[in-house]
Amino acid sequence: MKSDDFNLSYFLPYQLAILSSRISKLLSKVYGDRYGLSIPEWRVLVHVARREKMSVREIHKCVNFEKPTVSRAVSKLEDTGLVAKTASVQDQRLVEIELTEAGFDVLKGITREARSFEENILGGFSEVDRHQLYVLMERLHDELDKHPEAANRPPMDIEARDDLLG
Amino acid sequence: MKSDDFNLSYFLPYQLAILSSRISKLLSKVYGDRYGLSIPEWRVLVHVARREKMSVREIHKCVNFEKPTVSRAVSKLEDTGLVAKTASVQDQRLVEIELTEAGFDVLKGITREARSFEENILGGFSEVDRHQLYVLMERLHDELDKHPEAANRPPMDIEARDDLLG
DNA sequence: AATTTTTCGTTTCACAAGAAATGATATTGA
DNA sequence: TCAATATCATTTCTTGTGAAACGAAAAATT
Repeated sequence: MKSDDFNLSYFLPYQLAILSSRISKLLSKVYGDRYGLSIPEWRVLVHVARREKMSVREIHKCVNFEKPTVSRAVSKLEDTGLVAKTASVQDQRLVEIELTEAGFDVLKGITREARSFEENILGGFSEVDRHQLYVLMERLHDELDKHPEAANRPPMDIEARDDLLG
Repeated sequence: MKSDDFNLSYFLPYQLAILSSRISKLLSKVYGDRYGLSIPEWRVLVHVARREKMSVREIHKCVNFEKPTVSRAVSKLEDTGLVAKTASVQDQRLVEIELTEAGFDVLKGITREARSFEENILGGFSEVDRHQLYVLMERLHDELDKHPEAANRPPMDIEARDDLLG
């Protein structure tokens, strides 16, 4: 039995999944092989660096991973000494997570490589191309936002969004 | 400790991962909740439908999942009666997988919904927008192809590729 | 022809991720 | 003020994935 009428090669969700997977796997060689970090750990590390102190919950809302995943990533990062956890004074339930000096150093190296990785991938892309790509992606997010069943989009830094679309 | 110099909101691999994840999750409500299929099962089903008969290996090369995952998906699909497995006569190692009539029916319904899903997401996109999006994604794939460490891109149907870029 | 090597599909194993449950603390409301 | 509810982080528990191992069959080599 054979049906010619549907072709995954044209199907956006599939193409997006393949592309994303290829890029993620390649990138994970940078922070995985070279720094021993998993994807959640890398994302958490970057997000913690954006603020002075963050709770698990705050990170969870940003990195698009479930709370347990974030919790485990933070613990691992604590074990390896890249972040420090301290119970909040005002609210004993909260855990304040912040980058250690070692974490800062690792982050510095890793972001440099991440940047060069991205530059490598986007090598042949002009400024206009890049802008177009991001705008198209933004528009897809906007379409998704209209769907009540769609997962929430992790919040974008305001400066970034203004800069991108302004 | 705080560092402002790296922003995930701008980082292509991250943005791509989020976007892809949001779309995949939403789509999986269609074939998951409504048809009880997992992502690998859905992909296998579509790929099997493209040819008269396929082996696990052929599918594996196309769907961007590991062989065990494909094997399990095929077994599950066989259990639910959507595909039929028969040992090849010429080569006893190979398993020929083909769609059953029931599988064909399910596929028909599911592709209709997939199409409408895609149309929904791409609703506000003109033909030019869509073309641009796909061309940009193709170019990213091309950049990845240059990297020796990058995972192989699953082969695209030739007609599709010609049509897309010609 | 016999043996080694390769290929194919499956199974086993280890691990990571998310759902649900848990324990601890805050907040709300009677 | 005390009970009920909500919130936060963590810990099970279950499931699914991919690496490696496995058995069977074909191909290649001697």
